[in-house]
Amino acid sequence: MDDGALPPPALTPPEPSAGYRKGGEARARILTAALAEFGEHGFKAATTRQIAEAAGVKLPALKYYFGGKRGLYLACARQIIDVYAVRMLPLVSEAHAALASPMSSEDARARLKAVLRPLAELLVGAGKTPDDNIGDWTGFVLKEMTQQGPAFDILHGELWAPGVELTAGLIARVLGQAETGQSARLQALMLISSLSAFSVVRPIALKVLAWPDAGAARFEKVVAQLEAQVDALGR
Amino acid sequence: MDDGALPPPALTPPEPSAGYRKGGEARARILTAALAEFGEHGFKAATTRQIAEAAGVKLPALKYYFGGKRGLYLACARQIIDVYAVRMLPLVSEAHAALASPMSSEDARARLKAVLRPLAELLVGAGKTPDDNIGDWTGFVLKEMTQQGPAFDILHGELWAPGVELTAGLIARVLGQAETGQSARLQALMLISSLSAFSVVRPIALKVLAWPDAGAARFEKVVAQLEAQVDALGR
DNA sequence: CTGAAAAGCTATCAAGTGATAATAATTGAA
DNA sequence: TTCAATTATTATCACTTGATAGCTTTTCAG
Repeated sequence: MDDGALPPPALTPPEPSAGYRKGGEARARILTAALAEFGEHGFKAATTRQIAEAAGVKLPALKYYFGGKRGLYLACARQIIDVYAVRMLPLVSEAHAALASPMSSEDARARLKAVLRPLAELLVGAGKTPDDNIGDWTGFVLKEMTQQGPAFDILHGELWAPGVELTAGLIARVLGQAETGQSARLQALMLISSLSAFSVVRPIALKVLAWPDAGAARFEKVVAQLEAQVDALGR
Repeated sequence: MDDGALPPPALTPPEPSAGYRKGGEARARILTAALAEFGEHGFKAATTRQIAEAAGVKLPALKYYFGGKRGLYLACARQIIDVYAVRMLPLVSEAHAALASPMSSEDARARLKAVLRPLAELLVGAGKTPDDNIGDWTGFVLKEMTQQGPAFDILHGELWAPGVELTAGLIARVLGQAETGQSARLQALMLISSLSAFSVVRPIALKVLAWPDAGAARFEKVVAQLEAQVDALGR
Protein backbone atom coordinates (compact mmCIF):
# COMPACT_ATOMS: atom_id res chain seq x y z
CA MET A 1 0.00 0.00 0.00
CA ASP A 2 2.85 2.37 -0.79
CA ASP A 3 1.84 5.72 -2.11
CA GLY A 4 4.04 5.91 -5.14
CA ALA A 5 3.71 8.37 -7.97
CA LEU A 6 0.37 8.54 -9.66
CA PRO A 7 0.07 6.63 -12.89
CA PRO A 8 0.98 8.65 -15.95
CA PRO A 9 -2.11 10.86 -15.90
CA ALA A 10 -3.86 8.52 -18.29
CA LEU A 11 -2.89 9.95 -21.60
CA THR A 12 -5.35 9.25 -24.31
CA PRO A 13 -9.02 8.58 -23.71
CA PRO A 14 -10.12 8.15 -20.10
CA GLU A 15 -11.72 11.55 -19.47
CA PRO A 16 -15.09 10.97 -17.83
CA SER A 17 -17.07 13.54 -19.75
CA ALA A 18 -15.86 12.86 -23.26
CA GLY A 19 -18.88 14.44 -24.85
CA TYR A 20 -17.94 12.60 -27.95
CA ARG A 21 -20.14 9.55 -28.20
CA LYS A 22 -22.48 7.58 -26.03
CA GLY A 23 -20.62 4.32 -25.56
CA GLY A 24 -18.71 5.15 -22.40
CA GLU A 25 -21.25 3.99 -19.86
CA ALA A 26 -19.01 1.00 -19.47
CA ARG A 27 -17.06 3.42 -17.34
CA ALA A 28 -19.93 3.72 -14.92
CA ARG A 29 -20.41 -0.02 -14.71
CA ILE A 30 -16.75 -0.49 -13.94
CA LEU A 31 -16.88 2.15 -11.23
CA THR A 32 -19.86 0.52 -9.57
CA ALA A 33 -18.30 -2.91 -9.66
CA ALA A 34 -15.01 -1.56 -8.37
CA LEU A 35 -16.70 0.19 -5.46
CA ALA A 36 -18.31 -3.06 -4.41
CA GLU A 37 -15.19 -5.12 -4.85
CA PHE A 38 -12.82 -2.67 -3.18
CA GLY A 39 -15.36 -2.12 -0.43
CA GLU A 40 -15.55 -5.80 0.31
CA HIS A 41 -11.91 -6.77 0.04
CA GLY A 42 -9.80 -3.62 0.26
CA PHE A 43 -7.35 -2.30 -2.27
CA LYS A 44 -4.84 -5.07 -2.38
CA ALA A 45 -7.08 -8.08 -1.95
CA ALA A 46 -9.53 -6.97 -4.64
CA THR A 47 -8.65 -8.25 -8.08
CA THR A 48 -9.02 -6.40 -11.34
CA ARG A 49 -10.27 -9.53 -13.05
CA GLN A 50 -13.13 -9.89 -10.61
CA ILE A 51 -14.05 -6.24 -11.08
CA ALA A 52 -13.96 -6.57 -14.85
CA GLU A 53 -16.15 -9.64 -14.78
CA ALA A 54 -18.67 -8.05 -12.42
CA ALA A 55 -18.81 -5.03 -14.69
CA GLY A 56 -19.26 -7.16 -17.79
CA VAL A 57 -16.16 -5.83 -19.51
CA LYS A 58 -12.81 -7.29 -20.43
CA LEU A 59 -9.73 -6.73 -18.35
CA PRO A 60 -7.97 -4.11 -20.48
CA ALA A 61 -10.99 -1.83 -20.20
CA LEU A 62 -9.83 -0.96 -16.70
CA LYS A 63 -6.55 0.35 -17.99
CA TYR A 64 -8.31 2.06 -20.86
CA TYR A 65 -10.67 4.05 -18.66
CA PHE A 66 -8.76 4.48 -15.43
CA GLY A 67 -5.13 3.88 -16.19
CA GLY A 68 -4.90 0.91 -13.87
CA LYS A 69 -5.94 -0.48 -10.53
CA ARG A 70 -4.78 2.49 -8.51
CA GLY A 71 -6.40 4.99 -10.82
CA LEU A 72 -9.65 3.08 -10.53
CA TYR A 73 -9.36 3.10 -6.78
CA LEU A 74 -8.89 6.84 -6.66
CA ALA A 75 -11.81 7.32 -9.01
CA CYS A 76 -13.95 5.37 -6.57
CA ALA A 77 -12.90 7.66 -3.75
CA ARG A 78 -13.80 10.71 -5.76
CA GLN A 79 -17.16 9.23 -6.65
CA ILE A 80 -17.91 8.63 -2.99
CA ILE A 81 -17.07 12.18 -2.11
CA ASP A 82 -19.30 13.47 -4.87
CA VAL A 83 -22.32 11.51 -3.70
CA TYR A 84 -21.64 12.47 -0.11
CA ALA A 85 -21.39 16.09 -1.11
CA VAL A 86 -24.70 16.01 -2.96
CA ARG A 87 -26.52 14.54 -0.01
CA MET A 88 -24.86 16.36 2.84
CA LEU A 89 -23.43 19.62 1.61
CA PRO A 90 -26.55 21.77 1.90
CA LEU A 91 -27.10 20.75 5.49
CA VAL A 92 -23.45 20.97 6.34
CA SER A 93 -22.81 24.40 4.95
CA GLU A 94 -25.99 25.71 6.50
CA ALA A 95 -24.96 24.42 9.90
CA HIS A 96 -21.51 25.76 9.38
CA ALA A 97 -22.82 29.21 8.66
CA ALA A 98 -24.95 29.04 11.78
CA LEU A 99 -21.87 28.28 13.82
CA ALA A 100 -20.49 31.71 12.99
CA SER A 101 -23.06 33.59 15.02
CA PRO A 102 -24.08 32.92 18.63
CA MET A 103 -26.44 30.05 19.11
CA SER A 104 -28.65 28.85 21.91
CA SER A 105 -27.96 25.48 23.43
CA GLU A 106 -31.31 24.14 22.26
CA ASP A 107 -30.80 25.52 18.79
CA ALA A 108 -27.47 23.73 18.57
CA ARG A 109 -29.08 20.55 19.79
CA ALA A 110 -31.70 20.68 17.07
CA ARG A 111 -29.15 21.39 14.41
CA LEU A 112 -26.96 18.57 15.61
CA LYS A 113 -29.86 16.18 15.25
CA ALA A 114 -30.57 17.52 11.80
CA VAL A 115 -27.04 16.73 10.75
CA LEU A 116 -26.81 13.34 12.41
CA ARG A 117 -29.93 11.91 10.87
CA PRO A 118 -28.88 11.99 7.23
CA LEU A 119 -25.42 10.91 8.29
CA ALA A 120 -26.89 7.86 9.97
CA GLU A 121 -29.03 7.28 6.92
CA LEU A 122 -25.91 7.33 4.82
CA LEU A 123 -24.07 4.93 7.12
CA VAL A 124 -26.77 2.55 8.20
CA GLY A 125 -28.86 2.27 5.08
CA ALA A 126 -26.03 2.74 2.64
CA GLY A 127 -27.01 2.56 -0.98
CA LYS A 128 -30.75 2.48 -0.58
CA THR A 129 -31.25 4.77 -3.53
CA PRO A 130 -29.85 2.84 -6.47
CA ASP A 131 -29.66 5.89 -8.72
CA ASP A 132 -26.45 7.06 -7.18
CA ASN A 133 -24.35 4.15 -8.19
CA ILE A 134 -22.74 3.68 -4.83
CA GLY A 135 -23.38 0.36 -3.26
CA ASP A 136 -21.56 -0.31 -0.06
CA TRP A 137 -19.28 2.66 0.05
CA THR A 138 -18.99 2.44 3.82
CA GLY A 139 -16.82 -0.60 3.39
CA PHE A 140 -14.65 1.30 1.00
CA VAL A 141 -14.24 4.30 3.25
CA LEU A 142 -13.57 2.35 6.39
CA LYS A 143 -11.08 -0.02 4.83
CA GLU A 144 -9.25 2.95 3.49
CA MET A 145 -9.24 4.68 6.85
CA THR A 146 -7.82 1.63 8.55
CA GLN A 147 -5.27 0.68 5.97
CA GLN A 148 -4.26 4.17 4.94
CA GLY A 149 -4.35 3.25 1.29
CA PRO A 150 -3.91 5.48 -1.74
CA ALA A 151 -7.03 7.51 -1.06
CA PHE A 152 -6.51 8.23 2.61
CA ASP A 153 -5.73 11.89 2.29
CA ILE A 154 -8.62 12.79 0.05
CA LEU A 155 -11.16 10.89 2.18
CA HIS A 156 -9.77 12.28 5.39
CA GLY A 157 -9.67 15.81 4.15
CA GLU A 158 -13.05 15.89 2.48
CA LEU A 159 -15.14 13.52 4.57
CA TRP A 160 -13.89 12.93 8.06
CA ALA A 161 -12.21 16.14 9.05
CA PRO A 162 -15.09 18.43 8.06
CA GLY A 163 -17.65 16.02 9.49
CA VAL A 164 -15.99 15.71 12.85
CA GLU A 165 -15.23 19.41 13.00
CA LEU A 166 -18.83 20.35 12.33
CA THR A 167 -20.17 17.87 14.84
CA ALA A 168 -17.65 19.01 17.40
CA GLY A 169 -18.59 22.62 16.81
CA LEU A 170 -22.25 21.90 17.40
CA ILE A 171 -21.51 19.84 20.48
CA ALA A 172 -19.45 22.69 21.88
CA ARG A 173 -22.38 25.07 21.37
CA VAL A 174 -24.73 22.64 23.07
CA LEU A 175 -22.39 22.70 26.03
CA GLY A 176 -22.31 26.48 25.94
CA GLN A 177 -18.75 26.77 24.76
CA ALA A 178 -17.92 29.47 22.23
CA GLU A 179 -14.83 27.68 20.94
CA THR A 180 -14.48 24.12 19.71
CA GLY A 181 -12.15 22.35 22.12
CA GLN A 182 -10.45 18.98 22.17
CA SER A 183 -13.06 17.58 24.51
CA ALA A 184 -15.81 18.43 22.07
CA ARG A 185 -13.83 16.84 19.26
CA LEU A 186 -13.42 13.67 21.26
CA GLN A 187 -17.13 13.53 21.94
CA ALA A 188 -17.90 14.14 18.29
CA LEU A 189 -15.55 11.39 17.24
CA MET A 190 -17.06 8.89 19.62
CA LEU A 191 -20.58 9.89 18.68
CA ILE A 192 -19.92 9.33 15.00
CA SER A 193 -18.04 6.16 15.76
CA SER A 194 -20.98 4.71 17.60
CA LEU A 195 -22.62 4.54 14.21
CA SER A 196 -19.85 2.35 12.97
CA ALA A 197 -21.60 -0.63 14.50
CA PHE A 198 -23.80 -0.55 11.45
CA SER A 199 -21.08 -0.25 8.89
CA VAL A 200 -17.81 -1.68 10.15
CA VAL A 201 -19.19 -4.55 12.11
CA ARG A 202 -22.62 -4.72 10.56
CA PRO A 203 -22.63 -8.53 10.45
CA ILE A 204 -22.06 -8.53 14.20
CA ALA A 205 -24.70 -5.93 14.82
CA LEU A 206 -27.36 -7.77 12.90
CA LYS A 207 -26.48 -11.05 14.54
CA VAL A 208 -26.43 -9.67 18.07
CA LEU A 209 -29.68 -7.81 17.63
CA ALA A 210 -31.24 -10.69 15.73
CA TRP A 211 -32.15 -8.31 12.94
CA PRO A 212 -32.47 -9.85 9.51
CA ASP A 213 -31.33 -6.62 7.87
CA ALA A 214 -30.98 -2.89 8.45
CA GLY A 215 -34.44 -1.86 7.24
CA ALA A 216 -36.20 1.46 7.65
CA ALA A 217 -38.00 0.64 10.88
CA ARG A 218 -34.79 -0.51 12.52
CA PHE A 219 -33.05 2.53 11.21
CA GLU A 220 -35.43 4.70 13.19
CA LYS A 221 -34.36 2.95 16.38
CA VAL A 222 -30.78 3.81 15.69
CA VAL A 223 -31.64 7.44 15.07
CA ALA A 224 -33.74 7.53 18.21
CA GLN A 225 -30.80 6.22 20.20
CA LEU A 226 -28.52 8.81 18.62
CA GLU A 227 -30.90 11.61 19.46
CA ALA A 228 -31.22 10.39 23.00
CA GLN A 229 -27.48 10.71 23.23
CA VAL A 230 -27.68 14.26 21.93
CA ASP A 231 -30.38 15.08 24.45
CA ALA A 232 -28.18 13.74 27.20
CA LEU A 233 -25.32 15.96 26.17
CA GLY A 234 -25.76 18.81 28.62
CA ARG A 235 -26.85 16.17 31.19
CA MET B 1 -12.50 -16.12 1.96
CA ASP B 2 -14.49 -19.31 1.56
CA ASP B 3 -14.75 -21.47 4.60
CA GLY B 4 -13.60 -24.75 3.18
CA ALA B 5 -12.57 -27.79 5.14
CA LEU B 6 -9.83 -27.30 7.67
CA PRO B 7 -6.38 -28.29 6.54
CA PRO B 8 -5.51 -31.89 7.25
CA PRO B 9 -5.20 -31.47 10.99
CA ALA B 10 -1.47 -30.94 10.68
CA LEU B 11 -0.15 -34.43 10.90
CA THR B 12 3.35 -34.60 12.23
CA PRO B 13 4.86 -32.01 14.54
CA PRO B 14 2.90 -28.81 15.07
CA GLU B 15 1.46 -29.41 18.52
CA PRO B 16 2.02 -26.25 20.56
CA SER B 17 3.05 -27.87 23.82
CA ALA B 18 5.44 -30.51 22.55
CA GLY B 19 7.15 -30.83 25.88
CA TYR B 20 9.94 -32.45 24.00
CA ARG B 21 12.63 -29.87 23.45
CA LYS B 22 13.09 -26.14 23.81
CA GLY B 23 13.46 -25.05 20.20
CA GLY B 24 9.85 -24.30 19.35
CA GLU B 25 9.77 -20.67 20.37
CA ALA B 26 9.97 -19.96 16.68
CA ARG B 27 6.30 -20.84 16.87
CA ALA B 28 5.65 -17.88 19.14
CA ARG B 29 7.59 -15.52 16.93
CA ILE B 30 5.61 -16.62 13.92
CA LEU B 31 2.35 -16.13 15.77
CA THR B 32 3.31 -12.61 16.80
CA ALA B 33 4.38 -11.64 13.32
CA ALA B 34 1.26 -13.17 11.82
CA LEU B 35 -0.98 -11.28 14.21
CA ALA B 36 0.60 -8.01 13.15
CA GLU B 37 0.53 -8.81 9.47
CA PHE B 38 -3.00 -10.20 9.40
CA GLY B 39 -4.13 -7.32 11.58
CA GLU B 40 -2.75 -4.77 9.18
CA HIS B 41 -3.74 -6.31 5.86
CA GLY B 42 -6.42 -8.89 6.48
CA PHE B 43 -6.35 -12.56 5.63
CA LYS B 44 -6.01 -12.47 1.91
CA ALA B 45 -3.78 -9.42 1.50
CA ALA B 46 -1.28 -10.59 4.09
CA THR B 47 1.52 -12.69 2.65
CA THR B 48 3.15 -15.68 4.22
CA ARG B 49 6.55 -14.52 3.03
CA GLN B 50 6.23 -11.23 4.84
CA ILE B 51 5.17 -13.02 8.00
CA ALA B 52 8.08 -15.43 7.76
CA GLU B 53 10.56 -12.64 7.25
CA ALA B 54 9.17 -10.61 10.15
CA ALA B 55 9.39 -13.67 12.35
CA GLY B 56 12.93 -14.40 11.26
CA VAL B 57 12.12 -17.84 9.92
CA LYS B 58 12.03 -19.38 6.49
CA LEU B 59 8.82 -19.88 4.60
CA PRO B 60 8.31 -23.62 5.15
CA ALA B 61 8.32 -23.09 8.89
CA LEU B 62 4.77 -21.78 8.59
CA LYS B 63 3.59 -25.04 7.14
CA TYR B 64 5.66 -26.95 9.63
CA TYR B 65 4.09 -25.33 12.65
CA PHE B 66 0.62 -24.35 11.51
CA GLY B 67 -0.15 -26.42 8.46
CA GLY B 68 -0.52 -23.39 6.23
CA LYS B 69 -1.82 -19.85 5.98
CA ARG B 70 -5.31 -20.67 7.15
CA GLY B 71 -4.12 -22.72 10.07
CA LEU B 72 -1.90 -19.85 11.12
CA TYR B 73 -4.82 -17.46 10.86
CA LEU B 74 -7.00 -19.59 13.07
CA ALA B 75 -4.18 -19.96 15.58
CA CYS B 76 -4.04 -16.16 15.76
CA ALA B 77 -7.73 -16.00 16.52
CA ARG B 78 -7.38 -18.54 19.30
CA GLN B 79 -4.46 -16.62 20.74
CA ILE B 80 -6.49 -13.45 20.83
CA ILE B 81 -9.31 -15.14 22.63
CA ASP B 82 -6.91 -16.57 25.16
CA VAL B 83 -5.37 -13.22 26.01
CA TYR B 84 -8.78 -11.60 26.14
CA ALA B 85 -10.01 -14.31 28.44
CA VAL B 86 -7.09 -13.87 30.81
CA ARG B 87 -7.64 -10.14 31.09
CA MET B 88 -11.40 -9.95 31.06
CA LEU B 89 -12.83 -13.23 32.29
CA PRO B 90 -12.64 -12.58 36.03
CA LEU B 91 -14.48 -9.28 35.68
CA VAL B 92 -16.91 -10.66 33.18
CA SER B 93 -17.93 -13.73 35.10
CA GLU B 94 -18.22 -11.73 38.29
CA ALA B 95 -20.50 -9.22 36.63
CA HIS B 96 -22.43 -12.03 35.05
CA ALA B 97 -23.03 -13.65 38.38
CA ALA B 98 -24.20 -10.33 39.78
CA LEU B 99 -26.75 -10.09 37.00
CA ALA B 100 -28.53 -13.13 38.37
CA SER B 101 -29.73 -11.41 41.52
CA PRO B 102 -31.52 -8.06 41.73
CA MET B 103 -29.31 -5.04 41.47
CA SER B 104 -29.68 -1.37 42.22
CA SER B 105 -29.39 1.09 39.40
CA GLU B 106 -26.29 2.65 40.91
CA ASP B 107 -24.72 -0.72 41.51
CA ALA B 108 -25.22 -1.61 37.87
CA ARG B 109 -23.75 1.70 36.83
CA ALA B 110 -20.61 1.10 38.85
CA ARG B 111 -20.25 -2.41 37.53
CA LEU B 112 -20.72 -1.22 33.96
CA LYS B 113 -17.90 1.24 34.43
CA ALA B 114 -15.74 -1.47 35.92
CA VAL B 115 -16.24 -3.58 32.81
CA LEU B 116 -15.85 -0.79 30.30
CA ARG B 117 -12.54 0.46 31.60
CA PRO B 118 -10.45 -2.63 30.94
CA LEU B 119 -12.30 -3.08 27.67
CA ALA B 120 -11.27 0.40 26.62
CA GLU B 121 -7.77 -0.33 27.81
CA LEU B 122 -7.75 -3.36 25.60
CA LEU B 123 -9.06 -1.47 22.59
CA VAL B 124 -7.37 1.89 22.90
CA GLY B 125 -4.00 0.95 24.27
CA ALA B 126 -3.77 -2.39 22.57
CA GLY B 127 -0.59 -4.31 23.20
CA LYS B 128 0.89 -2.10 25.87
CA THR B 129 2.09 -5.07 27.85
CA PRO B 130 4.54 -6.81 25.55
CA ASP B 131 4.54 -10.03 27.55
CA ASP B 132 1.33 -11.21 26.02
CA ASN B 133 2.54 -11.42 22.49
CA ILE B 134 -0.41 -9.67 20.98
CA GLY B 135 0.41 -6.53 19.13
CA ASP B 136 -2.42 -4.90 17.30
CA TRP B 137 -5.07 -7.53 17.68
CA THR B 138 -7.83 -5.00 17.27
CA GLY B 139 -7.01 -4.79 13.60
CA PHE B 140 -7.20 -8.54 13.36
CA VAL B 141 -10.56 -8.78 15.09
CA LEU B 142 -12.18 -5.95 13.21
CA LYS B 143 -11.00 -7.04 9.81
CA GLU B 144 -12.35 -10.46 10.54
CA MET B 145 -15.68 -9.07 11.68
CA THR B 146 -16.05 -7.04 8.52
CA GLN B 147 -14.87 -9.59 6.05
CA GLN B 148 -16.34 -12.62 7.75
CA GLY B 149 -13.17 -14.60 7.23
CA PRO B 150 -12.28 -18.05 8.48
CA ALA B 151 -12.37 -17.07 12.14
CA PHE B 152 -15.66 -15.17 12.19
CA ASP B 153 -17.64 -17.70 14.16
CA ILE B 154 -15.14 -18.22 16.91
CA LEU B 155 -14.53 -14.50 17.41
CA HIS B 156 -18.21 -13.71 17.30
CA GLY B 157 -19.14 -16.46 19.69
CA GLU B 158 -16.39 -15.92 22.22
CA LEU B 159 -15.74 -12.20 22.07
CA TRP B 160 -18.56 -10.12 20.71
CA ALA B 161 -21.68 -11.96 21.70
CA PRO B 162 -20.76 -12.36 25.38
CA GLY B 163 -19.38 -8.83 25.55
CA VAL B 164 -22.44 -7.18 24.09
CA GLU B 165 -24.77 -9.38 26.08
CA LEU B 166 -23.07 -8.53 29.35
CA THR B 167 -23.00 -4.81 28.60
CA ALA B 168 -26.62 -4.91 27.53
CA GLY B 169 -27.57 -6.73 30.70
CA LEU B 170 -25.91 -4.10 32.84
CA ILE B 171 -27.46 -1.27 30.86
CA ALA B 172 -30.87 -2.83 31.33
CA ARG B 173 -30.32 -2.94 35.09
CA VAL B 174 -29.22 0.68 35.10
CA LEU B 175 -32.49 1.52 33.41
CA GLY B 176 -34.37 -0.55 35.95
CA GLN B 177 -35.35 -3.31 33.59
CA ALA B 178 -35.27 -6.87 34.87
CA GLU B 179 -34.90 -8.39 31.42
CA THR B 180 -32.37 -7.57 28.72
CA GLY B 181 -34.31 -6.17 25.78
CA GLN B 182 -33.45 -5.24 22.23
CA SER B 183 -33.21 -1.59 23.13
CA ALA B 184 -30.56 -2.33 25.74
CA ARG B 185 -28.68 -4.43 23.23
CA LEU B 186 -28.71 -1.62 20.73
CA GLN B 187 -27.37 0.80 23.31
CA ALA B 188 -24.68 -1.65 24.32
CA LEU B 189 -23.64 -2.14 20.74
CA MET B 190 -23.38 1.57 20.09
CA LEU B 191 -21.56 2.18 23.35
CA ILE B 192 -18.93 -0.40 22.52
CA SER B 193 -18.75 0.82 18.96
CA SER B 194 -17.97 4.34 20.07
CA LEU B 195 -14.66 2.90 21.18
CA SER B 196 -13.97 1.78 17.69
CA ALA B 197 -12.75 5.27 16.86
CA PHE B 198 -9.56 4.23 18.57
CA SER B 199 -9.14 0.94 16.84
CA VAL B 200 -10.88 0.89 13.47
CA VAL B 201 -10.20 4.44 12.46
CA ARG B 202 -7.37 5.20 14.84
CA PRO B 203 -5.37 7.09 12.23
CA ILE B 204 -8.34 9.39 11.77
CA ALA B 205 -8.87 9.81 15.46
CA LEU B 206 -5.29 10.78 16.13
CA LYS B 207 -5.24 13.17 13.22
CA VAL B 208 -8.51 14.88 14.10
CA LEU B 209 -7.59 15.24 17.74
CA ALA B 210 -4.02 16.21 16.91
CA TRP B 211 -2.80 13.49 19.23
CA PRO B 212 0.61 12.09 18.42
CA ASP B 213 -0.39 8.69 19.84
CA ALA B 214 -2.84 7.00 22.16
CA GLY B 215 -0.86 7.38 25.37
CA ALA B 216 -1.98 6.84 28.93
CA ALA B 217 -3.06 10.40 29.65
CA ARG B 218 -5.17 10.52 26.52
CA PHE B 219 -6.60 7.14 27.38
CA GLU B 220 -7.99 8.59 30.57
CA LYS B 221 -9.91 11.16 28.57
CA VAL B 222 -11.55 8.43 26.56
CA VAL B 223 -12.51 6.56 29.70
CA ALA B 224 -13.84 9.74 31.25
CA GLN B 225 -16.00 10.31 28.21
CA LEU B 226 -17.24 6.73 28.35
CA GLU B 227 -18.14 7.05 32.01
CA ALA B 228 -19.94 10.28 31.36
CA GLN B 229 -22.03 8.39 28.87
CA VAL B 230 -22.78 5.75 31.47
CA ASP B 231 -23.75 8.43 33.98
CA ALA B 232 -26.10 9.93 31.43
CA LEU B 233 -27.81 6.61 30.88
CA GLY B 234 -30.82 7.01 33.15
CA ARG B 235 -30.79 10.73 32.16
C1' DC C 1 29.01 -40.90 21.61
C1' DT C 2 25.05 -42.41 19.05
C1' DG C 3 20.99 -42.11 16.57
C1' DA C 4 16.35 -41.06 15.94
C1' DA C 5 13.17 -37.28 16.39
C1' DA C 6 12.64 -32.46 15.67
C1' DA C 7 13.58 -28.28 13.40
C1' DG C 8 15.18 -25.82 9.54
C1' DC C 9 16.56 -24.93 4.66
C1' DT C 10 16.95 -24.86 -0.66
C1' DA C 11 14.75 -25.16 -4.72
C1' DT C 12 10.84 -25.38 -7.27
C1' DC C 13 5.89 -25.67 -8.74
C1' DA C 14 1.27 -24.29 -10.22
C1' DA C 15 -2.05 -20.80 -9.83
C1' DG C 16 -3.15 -16.17 -9.89
C1' DT C 17 -1.93 -11.26 -10.30
C1' DG C 18 -1.59 -6.48 -12.74
C1' DA C 19 -0.16 -4.93 -16.81
C1' DT C 20 0.09 -4.08 -21.84
C1' DA C 21 1.26 -4.71 -26.85
C1' DA C 22 -1.10 -5.66 -30.91
C1' DT C 23 -5.16 -5.94 -33.25
C1' DA C 24 -9.95 -5.77 -34.26
C1' DA C 25 -14.57 -3.85 -34.17
C1' DT C 26 -17.62 0.27 -33.60
C1' DT C 27 -19.13 4.73 -33.97
C1' DG C 28 -20.62 8.96 -35.97
C1' DA C 29 -19.10 13.52 -38.04
C1' DA C 30 -17.72 14.84 -42.67
C1' DT D 1 -20.02 6.30 -47.73
C1' DT D 2 -15.62 7.32 -45.67
C1' DC D 3 -12.40 7.11 -42.25
C1' DA D 4 -10.21 8.56 -38.19
C1' DA D 5 -11.21 8.60 -33.30
C1' DT D 6 -13.02 5.64 -29.92
C1' DT D 7 -14.01 1.38 -27.79
C1' DA D 8 -13.28 -3.57 -27.24
C1' DT D 9 -10.73 -8.00 -27.47
C1' DT D 10 -7.01 -11.48 -27.69
C1' DA D 11 -2.85 -13.15 -26.23
C1' DT D 12 0.92 -12.82 -23.47
C1' DC D 13 4.47 -11.15 -20.07
C1' DA D 14 6.80 -10.60 -15.72
C1' DC D 15 5.97 -11.13 -11.16
C1' DT D 16 3.94 -12.64 -6.70
C1' DT D 17 1.68 -15.96 -4.00
C1' DG D 18 0.88 -20.31 -1.18
C1' DA D 19 2.51 -24.67 -1.11
C1' DT D 20 5.66 -28.63 -0.74
C1' DA D 21 9.19 -32.25 -1.92
C1' DG D 22 13.48 -33.48 -0.39
C1' DC D 23 17.69 -32.65 1.97
C1' DT D 24 20.55 -30.87 6.00
C1' DT D 25 21.27 -29.45 10.55
C1' DT D 26 20.18 -29.41 15.41
C1' DT D 27 18.62 -31.46 19.63
C1' DC D 28 18.88 -34.53 23.37
C1' DA D 29 17.56 -39.23 25.66
C1' DG D 30 20.12 -43.49 26.10
